[in-house]
Amino acid sequence: MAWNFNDNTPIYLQIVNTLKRNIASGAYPPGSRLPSVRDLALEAGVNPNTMQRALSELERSGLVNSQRTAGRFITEDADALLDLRKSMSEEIVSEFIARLRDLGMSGEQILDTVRDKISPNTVRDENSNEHKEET
Amino acid sequence: MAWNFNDNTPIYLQIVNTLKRNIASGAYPPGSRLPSVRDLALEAGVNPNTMQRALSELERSGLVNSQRTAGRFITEDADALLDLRKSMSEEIVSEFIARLRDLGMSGEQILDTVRDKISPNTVRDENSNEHKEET
DNA sequence: CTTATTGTATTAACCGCTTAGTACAATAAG
DNA sequence: CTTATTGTACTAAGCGGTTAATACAATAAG
Repeated sequence: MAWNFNDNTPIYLQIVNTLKRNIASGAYPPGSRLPSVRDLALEAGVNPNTMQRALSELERSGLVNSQRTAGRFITEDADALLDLRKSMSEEIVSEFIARLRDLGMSGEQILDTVRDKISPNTVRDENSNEHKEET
Repeated sequence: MAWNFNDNTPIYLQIVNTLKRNIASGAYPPGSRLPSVRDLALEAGVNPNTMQRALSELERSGLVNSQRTAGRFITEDADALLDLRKSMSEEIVSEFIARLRDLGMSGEQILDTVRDKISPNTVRDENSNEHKEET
């Protein structure tokens, strides 16, 4: 598990996003049990209260449900999971394009940049890029 | 000007990013004068101290320089501006791809999603997507 | 010279996030 | 039944971001 907290946003929100990501990607399968609040807090290196707060948020959105003393479980609602996955990627892509547009890039330029980052070997017919670099 | 502070990150950092974006895109041309700290604060709806803090950050990175009582000016260093533009788009694209990869998407899927968002009219040969939707 | 504008510094107060410590109710496990 | 585990709640303290109010030095403008 990553548990990176480089950002300047509140940790409990970063945790919420990390958990959502793991649920959306299937790293936490539907119906599976989450580690206990205390274990998760230990694993993430935060106070149990902070983890509890993040989990409460997830509870509100219906992605997990707690069973008193048995633990917390990922929802088995397939629709909810699909919606989650869809809305997350939607938001990511929209924000991405808006950010590059703000920098003055055209749609083509944006596409080219993504292509470059994904398959650096494919040389497009733009200039004469006969060289590829490894950083 | 936008001055959106939806985010949960510190306002002064959001201001730094907004200003950087405006400098990188040329909305604030090289050598041009910025509004005064007080005016900018008024425009952004924040306390002058908050704006001052953001501007100090920009100062540290050399993108603007203040002249005692004349005001603050965008740097005319063309190289620095190019570097800024390059590093910003680099970071945006890297973060974007990493985020979608975390969701389990392949390079092709990522490219398709971007294509869809940029030119929704172009129908790719994937299934039989004869319809296009407007939300 | 006088004045207004600009960048800058300082202090105090408020608020939300985080940590720390503790406690309780419910129940699965023994 | 007894015990350990789990979710949950609560209080207190510390810290950083934000606002507020004020003040000062330098200089362009009059």
